[in-house]
Amino acid sequence: MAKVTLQSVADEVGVSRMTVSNAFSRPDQLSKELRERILATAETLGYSGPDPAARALARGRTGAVGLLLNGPLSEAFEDDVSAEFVAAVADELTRRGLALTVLTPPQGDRFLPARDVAVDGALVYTCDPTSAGVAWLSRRKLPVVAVDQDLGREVTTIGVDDLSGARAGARHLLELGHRRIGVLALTEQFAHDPPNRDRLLGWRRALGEHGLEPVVARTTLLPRSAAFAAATDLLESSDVTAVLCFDDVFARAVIAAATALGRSVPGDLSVVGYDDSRAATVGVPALTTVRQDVTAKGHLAAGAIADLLDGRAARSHVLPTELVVRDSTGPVPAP
Amino acid sequence: MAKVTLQSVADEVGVSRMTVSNAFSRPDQLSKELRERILATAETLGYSGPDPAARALARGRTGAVGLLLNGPLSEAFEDDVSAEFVAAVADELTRRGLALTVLTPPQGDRFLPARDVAVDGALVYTCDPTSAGVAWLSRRKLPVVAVDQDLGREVTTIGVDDLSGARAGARHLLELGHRRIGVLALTEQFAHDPPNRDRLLGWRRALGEHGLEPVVARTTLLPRSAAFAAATDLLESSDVTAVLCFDDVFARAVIAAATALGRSVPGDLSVVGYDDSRAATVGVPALTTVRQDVTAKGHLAAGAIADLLDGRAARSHVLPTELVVRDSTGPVPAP
DNA sequence: AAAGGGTTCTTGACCGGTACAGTAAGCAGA
DNA sequence: TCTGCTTACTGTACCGGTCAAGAACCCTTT
Repeated sequence: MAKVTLQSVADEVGVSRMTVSNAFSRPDQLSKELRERILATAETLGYSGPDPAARALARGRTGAVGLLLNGPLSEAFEDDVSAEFVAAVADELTRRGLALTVLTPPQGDRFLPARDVAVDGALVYTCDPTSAGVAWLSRRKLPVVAVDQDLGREVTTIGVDDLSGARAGARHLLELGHRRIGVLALTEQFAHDPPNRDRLLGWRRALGEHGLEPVVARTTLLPRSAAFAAATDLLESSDVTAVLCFDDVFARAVIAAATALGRSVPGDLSVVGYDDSRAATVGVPALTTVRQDVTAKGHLAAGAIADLLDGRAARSHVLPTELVVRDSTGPVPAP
Repeated sequence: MAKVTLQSVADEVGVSRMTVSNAFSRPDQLSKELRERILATAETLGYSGPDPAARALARGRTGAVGLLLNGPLSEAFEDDVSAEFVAAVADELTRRGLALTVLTPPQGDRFLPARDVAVDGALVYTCDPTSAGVAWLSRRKLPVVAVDQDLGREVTTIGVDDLSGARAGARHLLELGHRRIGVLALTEQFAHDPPNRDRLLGWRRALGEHGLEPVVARTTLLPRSAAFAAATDLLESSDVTAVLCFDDVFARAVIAAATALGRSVPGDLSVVGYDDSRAATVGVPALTTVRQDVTAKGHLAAGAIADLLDGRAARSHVLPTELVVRDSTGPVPAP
């Protein structure tokens, strides 16, 4: 059984190959009846439409956008915030006629996704800007949109105003009277990761305005137990009355650690999360946190790359944040 | 600036195009020195390796595997279990030199991912077997692996022994003396979804062996508040002493509902989850649940589709489950 | 009646590679 | 010296489409 191609359908109907192509891809280029006839013959022949690979080569567009991730995948997918982002991206891309291909960190050196996978452009998400993946994308001269990343001034970037967000969180604590404040951030490895860097900076600046310095603890996203350990350590080795956290999951870890040490939240300790993710509202107490609209971020990123692919200019965006006060923060405890 | 192709590199070095191709794709076909020379020239010319789209057409392999999802993406990505599955799949695929492309439910009818995206095969995951997506894949005659799905006897299937798992959960409750048992399952819409169907069946059978029938409540994954409402309703309208849940998230909802009604878990009510996902261990009390190895499922699924693409036969698998007893179940309360 | 303008379909080139069957040269063995 | 086997490279034919320009036809318009 020979493969069914455009040509075979054309032969069967008795028209040129191009006409069949048009029947599928540009319906306005041929008469209604002929098109119906072609589609019908295609159906009976078992032709399922133009081969995507061939079409990609001919058109110079594959119709797929890559999502470059550098950290371990588990980090990207098992984190609520990232997952929501990915869902939003895939959603908006589909709406624009594009598919999402995951460009994973390579497992060997024979196959490098960022180099070997057919995509028209890419979103650079959880990456070290100096990573090989980013380098390959730029060598391929693919349009790129950076998300929560610094890839240079010329690269369209979708980011969040973490500086202000963090500052708002810190000010909230200051207004409640807290003066000995701890922060739980990511390890030095992420020193240049914009979210981590900016949140830390925002906290520092807000506290600095009052002549204060935070007690800084650092930990990693995985394993999840690491945050609990770091939080316990922070609470035992210092006398902070409040902790600002890199994200809501860390905030939960701090609360768990405090509880384990017999301290109540917000009675003895105030905790501020970040993101306003699921973790912020499912547990008790509900978290005071800094909200960012991750879905909007995903939509914007997908829209930006789609625009670039269509030859339109794509603007960078800095999304706003908003302090959400709930039950994990309260006035500084009496001495 | 003309595009840099294999040919331009070939011209520059003074060899045939084929030789350059071999330098990149089949290093054993040419001498070490010539290869080095070609690679060096390619480097200076800014050639980043064979164009993936062209290669895909010529080879007849795109190097991408589709993941067909039918429900809204948010369901797929914001659920811990699915996210873990996707991560495992992407991971194993990369290891085998394949990329993962998300085949989202279509947003219009001009662009249907299952029909128009270049992939070599697909994993069918959270789908209605009668969906258009599945139909397109089979029309394209693409190799397919079903995960937690029934796509017919000829389709390689990776599944979980939910029948036994559910039964184990139910027996556990029976052994604790419970006789009035409720279950919280997915809505009728998922009547034929294997996990939902088999878990329900497993529970029914185990209870049936004791001449009992469960009180069945049904709800949806999203919005998350739905489960809480359904659980509240179940607890208020019946006098069950234990509830078997479709997953751990539902179990948490049941616990939350019970707590809101002034009933303690496991003192007044026993709750059994399913999956042993993050939700099982992060909250209080830790859940008694039925563990399944989602990562293994992902690895197996990816391995199976990779095998099919390489022309090897791929075996179906039914993964085992294991009852994990923690703190959400206890003896039936005294009347 | 010639010019202009739509449709509708066809022609030929091209997208950027890979497969496979050569060919030429070098060297071993008989 | 001839055969036969490697190794190293080349030539040609695809892979299955799309693009851009052109041809044939019919209908207006002037």
